[in-house]
Amino acid sequence: MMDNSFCSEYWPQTTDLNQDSPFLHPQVPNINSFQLHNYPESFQGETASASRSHSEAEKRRRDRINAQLSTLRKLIPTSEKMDKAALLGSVVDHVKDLKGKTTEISKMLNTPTDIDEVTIEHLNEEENKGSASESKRKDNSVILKVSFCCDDRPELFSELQRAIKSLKLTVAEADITSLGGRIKGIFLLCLSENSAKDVCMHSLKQSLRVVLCGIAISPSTSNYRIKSKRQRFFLPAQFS
Amino acid sequence: MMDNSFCSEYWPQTTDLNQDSPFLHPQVPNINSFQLHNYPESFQGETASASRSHSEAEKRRRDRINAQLSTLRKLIPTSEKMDKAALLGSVVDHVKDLKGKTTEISKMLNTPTDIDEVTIEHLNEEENKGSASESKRKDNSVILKVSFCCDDRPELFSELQRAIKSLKLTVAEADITSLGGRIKGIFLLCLSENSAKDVCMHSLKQSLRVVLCGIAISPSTSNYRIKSKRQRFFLPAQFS
DNA sequence: CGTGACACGTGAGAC
DNA sequence: TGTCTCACGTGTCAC
Repeated sequence: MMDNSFCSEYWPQTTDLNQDSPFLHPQVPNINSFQLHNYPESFQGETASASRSHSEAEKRRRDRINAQLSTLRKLIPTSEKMDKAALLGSVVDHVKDLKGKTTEISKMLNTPTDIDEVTIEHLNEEENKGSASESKRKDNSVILKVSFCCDDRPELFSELQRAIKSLKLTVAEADITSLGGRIKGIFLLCLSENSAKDVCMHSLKQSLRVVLCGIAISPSTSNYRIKSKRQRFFLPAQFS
Repeated sequence: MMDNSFCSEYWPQTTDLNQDSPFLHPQVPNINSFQLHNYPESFQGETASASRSHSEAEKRRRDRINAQLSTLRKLIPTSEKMDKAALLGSVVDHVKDLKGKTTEISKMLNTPTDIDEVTIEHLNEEENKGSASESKRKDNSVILKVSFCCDDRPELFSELQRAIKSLKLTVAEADITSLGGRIKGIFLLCLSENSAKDVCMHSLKQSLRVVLCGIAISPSTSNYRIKSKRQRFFLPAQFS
């Protein structure tokens, strides 16, 4: 019997090792080499024990690598009976393939990226040119185009709604796409004419940015992203 | 100097080996071990040469694997300074991640799959129920919903157009999505009332199926798919 | 016979 | 110090 119980003893194991039949691959000896290897009885000093622990550690290392290779082999179709190098070759192909597909899709769709961001744009700003004071506008209609990208989470929508409401803005249009635990949204926000009269445009945008960044930008982004590698996927929400 | 000139001598190399600095990884010895290893002059028989060629072959094998690992390392962000096992772990994560994203997208979009297929559906068929003979219809309007999925290629559209025209059908609506060298199309095809009078519905569908399968279903699918792994990506066409 | 693929134990360098 | 990783050469099985 193959003894690989020490395989995942301390290592940050990202993949599930199935305990039964760890490597479904040709030429895997089904004997424990440590029992097979006869160390001479006359040479049982600390050198021998060091050598033994060394070879055991090395076996653990090999097992870790091979375990990943075997999970990789399960992910790649028709990779059974493949060479190690050939397997890795098809993995390279698949990664490139999938990367190409996802970036291609990202171009045609409003797809979330890996970078948190919040942008705010004043759509009808050109009507204010020539006006010295920003708070005195010729036109009362205010439309803000807001786009954000961040990790998805259940409370996100209610937080956004509360934030938008608190600034007396209303959602004219929204396009939200969620993908792989990330979410990207583009909102068209309107300020009612009544409210628009009393508001300084600059501070409104500032406030909106602050509150949106508080919602969207994850604290210590890099750490969070590393921890939340494995996330669920779900279908995109689309509402108006 | 590292001598790995024999690295890609015959092997089906799917990834580009950059000749300079083949492995940007710690602990790569920069000496040629075959020159270092001194075989005893008194023992230059065929056993020695066999052993030598064996170890050289083994080195070639290791180099192939390591070359793939290094290309893999380039594909995975922040995988520099990673363990071999850790690198493979991230590769597993990335593959799962990308797979999840693409299947998720496939669900929300009319995205091509890896399986060639042609389906033909008679949209207003229910109006013919109760009619004994299929060639005598109460209604002259004929709408066929056709969907196909196959490898993309430049001549595909002209071939489709010619096929559709030859059956006196016209395109009422078309939704075509191309992704990763594969293409999926959904057509609504109309038969003009004049022509509809003279045509047997059954044989029309049969003919359409035959001609579409001739266009869409690749000959010896599996071989073709394996050969055309690396394909270009381009944005989807959408016309009506 | 050789050739290829794999697991193994070992020496060496890094921390 | 020990512990981890890597490249290496070897034994071995399969074709």
